[in-house]
Amino acid sequence: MSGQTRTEDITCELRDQVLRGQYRPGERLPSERDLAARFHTTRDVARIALKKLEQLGIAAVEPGGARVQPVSEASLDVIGHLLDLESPPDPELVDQVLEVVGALVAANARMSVERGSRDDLARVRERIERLRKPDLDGLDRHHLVQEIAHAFMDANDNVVMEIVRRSLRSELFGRMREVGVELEALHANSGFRSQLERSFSLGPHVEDMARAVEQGDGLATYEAVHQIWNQFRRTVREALRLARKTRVVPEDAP
Amino acid sequence: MSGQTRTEDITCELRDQVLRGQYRPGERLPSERDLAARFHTTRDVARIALKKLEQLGIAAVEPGGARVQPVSEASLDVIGHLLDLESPPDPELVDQVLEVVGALVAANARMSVERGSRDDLARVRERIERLRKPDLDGLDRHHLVQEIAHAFMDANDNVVMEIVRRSLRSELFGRMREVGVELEALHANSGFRSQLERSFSLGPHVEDMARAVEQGDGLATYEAVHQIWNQFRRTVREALRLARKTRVVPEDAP
DNA sequence: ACTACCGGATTGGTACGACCAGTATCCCCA
DNA sequence: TGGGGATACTGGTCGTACCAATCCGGTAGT
Repeated sequence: MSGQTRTEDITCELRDQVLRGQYRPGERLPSERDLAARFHTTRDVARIALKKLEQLGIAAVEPGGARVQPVSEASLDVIGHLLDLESPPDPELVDQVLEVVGALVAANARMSVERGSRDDLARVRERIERLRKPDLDGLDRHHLVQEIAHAFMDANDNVVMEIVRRSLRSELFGRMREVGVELEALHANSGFRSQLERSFSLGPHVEDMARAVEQGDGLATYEAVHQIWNQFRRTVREALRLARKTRVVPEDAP
Repeated sequence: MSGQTRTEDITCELRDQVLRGQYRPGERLPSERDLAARFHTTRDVARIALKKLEQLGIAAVEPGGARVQPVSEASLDVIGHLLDLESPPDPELVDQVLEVVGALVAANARMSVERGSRDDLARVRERIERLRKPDLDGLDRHHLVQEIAHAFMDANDNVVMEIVRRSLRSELFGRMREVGVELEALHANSGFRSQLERSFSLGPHVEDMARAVEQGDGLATYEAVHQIWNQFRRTVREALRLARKTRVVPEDAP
């Protein structure tokens, strides 16, 4: 089978069906007995699977039947699975994730500058220095921006921030790396690289950020990070759109 | 029993035990058979309960035994339960939640001003006007600040933002309302009100925010919201600390 | 024709018992 | 003392059965 256990098989199948919108909110999911029969297994397995959907916040299971819930009720964990539904992932969804992450990164950047330890700031500075070098192409800058974001967020020991970040990062940035690979493969034999480089020019923002960090100016740091991250977002969005267009060949709904 | 189902009983008990730190990360949880025996039920029930802990990210269950995971691996949903462990909730944890929410609110405020619709901005303006009135006490201001935060975030249709916000709000702001009630009850017969009012003076930031919104200045709006929210955070933190100190008497399970 | 009610079919929650494939553990042997 | 194997234990799955709550369709009353 696909997963490790039968439970995971049913869970994945049902989850993806729901996330693909094959069930309307409020619509009833198959009963435990139905699922057990359909997957040639027992109620226990189907039961656990439904419970998992319930925990993901995409189904409400109660006597009388399990019903799918609107996406707004979902748990943060579904984002990763939503991203996994398509490859490359949905540019709009990635953009939304990046908007949230950007807000957190910018806030953490400000906090680091205003109240961070010397060690953390030193690490940030080191990466900023690398980003200032002129002989970087678009992909290098992308990776460095992500590294700086990590450094900023590492400087904060906010448990909640940690959890939100991990929930989004583990899923998104994992896939971003894939996307990066895809993009590299793409631009290897096309005019893509030049486009990426052209669009991802950070302009004066890197210098602004370096200066702001040195001066301990929280607001200016925020603004520089905000601008850089927005540029990053725009580039990623455009790259994903382009990748999707280029990829007219593959299937869409397996 | 406490919950609706036997499963919930075991889940809650185990979850709280883990969240209270009664198990070290990596330590083994009781086996399904043990739990079944201890709670006078069957393996099925204990099994579902352990599965739930696994989905919450606080336990890893695999052949050989279920083991508790470090808090950093937990799902965002545990935050609510962490807040529920104590009443009033842990000031430090609330502060961390507010830091995250503040980052999102500030980002949404900027986005609303720069790219929001007229309707959304009108709603924000209306609330800002109310906040500008001089005859407000500390609690009124608290509520208005939260309303403005909501209005800003409503102006954004970012699904991810929505989910993060709901995950944190549903748990925290629900409890914040309780806390608000507690605080009201507290300051009713003590010198607390005056303290709250004194500490939660927004100073010129409200005027700054009003002006920035009118002028469509995203950065200035961000800064004003940032300052207001930080003041809000500080006040809540101090209030919770005070409430905790004051509350040496009462019971814990109403 | 419409509404209100009622009963059977269905659903999830729980119970008991059993087997398998891995893991942990410890004891024995080299 | 160190390595290796026997054994108890754990979770994953299977099967069957009963209960209470819910759903749904038909019926009786208006």
